[in-house]
This record gives sequence, structure tokens and C-alpha cells, in this order.
Amino acid sequence: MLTSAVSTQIAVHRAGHAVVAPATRHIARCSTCAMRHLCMPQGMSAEELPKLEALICTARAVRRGEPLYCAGTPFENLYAVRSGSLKTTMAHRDGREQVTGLRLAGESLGLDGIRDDVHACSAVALEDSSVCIVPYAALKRLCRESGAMQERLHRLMGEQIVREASQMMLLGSLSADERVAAFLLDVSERNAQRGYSSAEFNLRMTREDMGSYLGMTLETVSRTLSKFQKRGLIDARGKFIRIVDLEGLRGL
Amino acid sequence: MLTSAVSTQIAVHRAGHAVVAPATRHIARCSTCAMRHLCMPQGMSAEELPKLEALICTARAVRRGEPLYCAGTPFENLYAVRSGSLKTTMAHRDGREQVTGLRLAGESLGLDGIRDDVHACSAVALEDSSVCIVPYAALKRLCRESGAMQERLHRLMGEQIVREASQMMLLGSLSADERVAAFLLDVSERNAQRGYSSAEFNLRMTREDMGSYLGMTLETVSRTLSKFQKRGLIDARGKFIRIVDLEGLRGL
DNA sequence: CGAATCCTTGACGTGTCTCAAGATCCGTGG
DNA sequence: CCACGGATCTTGAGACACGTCAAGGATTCG
Repeated sequence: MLTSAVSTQIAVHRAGHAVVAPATRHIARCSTCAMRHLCMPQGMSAEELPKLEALICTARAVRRGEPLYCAGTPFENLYAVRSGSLKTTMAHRDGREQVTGLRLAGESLGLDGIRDDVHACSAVALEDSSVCIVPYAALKRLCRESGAMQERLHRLMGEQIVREASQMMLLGSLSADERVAAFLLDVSERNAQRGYSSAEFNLRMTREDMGSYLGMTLETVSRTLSKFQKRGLIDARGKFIRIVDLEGLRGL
Repeated sequence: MLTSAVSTQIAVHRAGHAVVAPATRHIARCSTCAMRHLCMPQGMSAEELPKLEALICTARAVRRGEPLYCAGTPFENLYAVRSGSLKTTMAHRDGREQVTGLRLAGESLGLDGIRDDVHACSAVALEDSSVCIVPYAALKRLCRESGAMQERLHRLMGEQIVREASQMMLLGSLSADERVAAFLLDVSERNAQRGYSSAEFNLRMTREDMGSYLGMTLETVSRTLSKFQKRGLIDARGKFIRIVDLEGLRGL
């Protein structure tokens, strides 16, 4: 359930209700889907609401390991993660892939295609997931009609710009210990913002994914997590991670 | 002079004319300023043009070493570099600063403030420079009236998102040699796109700035440049750099 | 339940950092 | 225009954090 916490990523109504719609229908209108708030700023007038729901709220299921979209393919939609989680990856000329992002339930996806109508990244589900589809062309039209809507989309892009700049800082100037600690704290905080536990969570990335995202090898990720465990900072059992000493992690 | 090359960063008209307006007036309307094209997509109707020019084209001079804006200060304007160059920097909690971007003449600046109306980065001039001021509130209004304008702004943000993702890749998986080579090629290409020489240019960053941007120490930057010089890949005399063997650099 | 994937840990190699000293560049003021 | 002084750059030697290679164990998922 959502708490009254308001995400900075995607603002959420202050009423508690189910985050995840019943997963029985894979392609479905998600009028009960919390993610429609991606496009529902507080300032929006009542008559605009139906237009919105008509536009954006189609859901799509993505199986673990399957791509939601691929780098190089035409960009048409933005997405909001309804349940599950995905990674975004980019490839070098030589084919090496690197993880460039992690998207948890409630976060948005697909902005990498806006530059030139072709996706710059691929998005792959880390577990069986569900996303809301937001047709970009229609969203753009809506943003010209509604200032609140425009504001929302701009902030979403701004958020990603700042988030990526922070990741550049992490990669450019932190040690392996500091990177792993910063990553765990980031995931923890993003969980908290969406009303989930900040103290424990299932990280569906592999050690290799984490290493790729954090600019280190999977072995170093593993060693670092083991070290944190020995020091009593975390309790990690495979993909399940519990943060024991938050301040200790912050202090790195 | 501009060639007919069209920048992907900021599309430029296909007519050649001076990139840099006469620098005699520091605060001036820059109706002759190429940077007004930031907000002048091809698809724009004739009657919208005056509105645009009324809005955006005020210039501001920034002395070498001076900030154009600082992290933590209110965000009100976007900027387009008219002449000169700037770096953007971000600070860690502990005060360490890292260079997160380099902006050459013709490129845009300030998107880091859109997320929450406060600048996330600082922007500091690398040499005496001049920028066009684009009030964000007015630009937003314009984007609701003009689809072409909206498109332009979105692509600008999309460009930055993709650019930063590429920099994350560089920082996360390239060796020191590869990073320096990629950086030189990037600057070279950006120069070419704006009609300047791709083979030689003045990089006004210090070795320390480059190191900070590329996630390495200034000593390693220096050693790497020396190595490239010995191999006949480049000709570097302090901040002036000439690319001798483009393919050789690409091959790293 | 079984096989493939994923994770952990060890030993060793190396790319990059750190510290240091001298050279060079460049802005400033005379 | 020149001289000065601080900032910047180069280069070397040694240290160390992290990568690489390898092997065995634990998950996980079909």
C-alpha cells in the first residue's frame, strides 16, 4: 500500500490505495493503477481527467529477461513501471553492454528516445513486471493544453538529468565501497519515497548488473557486500538485502 | 562562420552568418545572434518570430572563472552559449567538486534546474564568454502555443539525457586511454557540428578539470596526452590540441 | 528435482593513484 | 613591453585498490 509519502519522482495522491492493480489482465485499462498519477498533477481540472485516462492507461506485461524496448528501435511511448523492476542498458560500438539505470515500481521509463525518436537505451525486465504505456505524441498534445501537465513532464525529464549527473559523480570520484554504499542508500530512499520499506528490499539485479551499473566487476561487488556484512552494516542473502546500520553506510 | 552543417544539439539555419555577435555591448539584444535558433525551429510561423525575439535574446557576459549560476540558487533561465565555453560542476556532500559537463559555443545550459527550480549544478566560465538568456517561464508558455517550440525544448532535454548516459558509459567501462580518446573525439565532433575545425581546437579546461570530468587524476590525463603525442595521434601544446590521426584515436 | 545461472572467496597481476620535484605557461602589475 | 609569481603541466618512483583468473558452493527456475 502507498503511504502518504509523496514521491519526488512521480508525485502520488495522498490517499492510500493499492499500488499494483490486480494482475489478472495483462493488457488492461488501469484506472485503478497508481501510475496514472504520472499524468495527474494536483492542479489538473476535473474535465481533463477523462482525456488523460483515455490516453495513457494501457498496461503491458513484460517477462523477466524480456525487453520492453530496444536501443535503435523507434520511440513512440513513455512508460511507468506499475509493478516489478527493469534495468536500462546501452551498448558500446564494440557490443559491450553497460547498465545505465534501474527503474522500480512507480518510476518512469523511455525518455532516452525523445532526442531523435529512436531509443538510445534498451529496457529489460529484471523480474516479471507490468508497465503503463503513455503514447508520447498524445502526451505532447496534452502538455500544450495543460500547463500542469507540461510542468509534470518537464520535471520528469529534469529529474532524469539530475539523477544521471549524480551517477556520473558516483562513477567519477567514489571508491568501490562508497559506490556500493551510495547505491544501496539510493535504492533504500527510492523505496521509502514510494511507501515501501527503506530497510529491506529485494534487489533483482545480479551482481554483474550491479557491477556494470557501478563501474566495477561482479567480484568486487560481491566482496564489498561481504565486507559490509562482516562490519554489521547490512544483512545480505543473495538478492535480498536488509540495511542494518543506515548511518554507518552513510558515513562511508 | 557557420557552415551548412546542422548541429544535433541546437539545429542551425542553413544560411551562413556570424556565430558571434559583435562583443561590444555586453548586455544586448542579439537579433544577430545565431543562438536565437535555440528557439527558432524551422516549422515556426512568421508571426511567432517576434514573440520569440522579445523573449529570449538578452545576452550576458561571464568572465573567466566566474559562475554563470551556482548550485543551490533559484533556477529562472536557460542559457545558450554565444561565445566562449563553460564547465558545469556538482559537489558531493563533503564538498568535493566534480566536473559534470563542458559547454561550447552553440550549446545550451541550465536544464539541471528544471527538476525543482533550484540549480543542481554550477556553471563556470572557462574563458571570457557570452551567453543568451532564455527565461524559462516565458519559454514554457511559448512551448504551449507552438508545437515546434515544444519539440525543440524536448529534444534539447532528450539530448542531455542521452549525452549524460554516454558519459556514464565512458566512466563505467573505459580505460584511461579510451576515456581521453573518447573525450577528444567528442569535442572534435561537436566543433565540426558547429562549423569549426574538428582537427584542432583550444581546450580551455585544465588537466585537472579534464581529469575530474573523465574520472581520473590530472597526472594520468597528462601522461595519456603525452603518450598519444609520442604515438603520433595528436599534437598537444598546453591547451591547444591538434588531432593528427583521427582513425588511430578511434581505434583505441 | 536437476541443470544452468549466479554467487563467493582466494591468489596474483596491473592500471591508476599518490607523492614529489622541476619546468612551463600565463595573467598581473610595474 | 617586460618581469614577476602563482597556477598549471610534466615526469618519475613507489604503493595500492581493483581487475583477472580460477574453483567450488549456493540459488533459482523451468
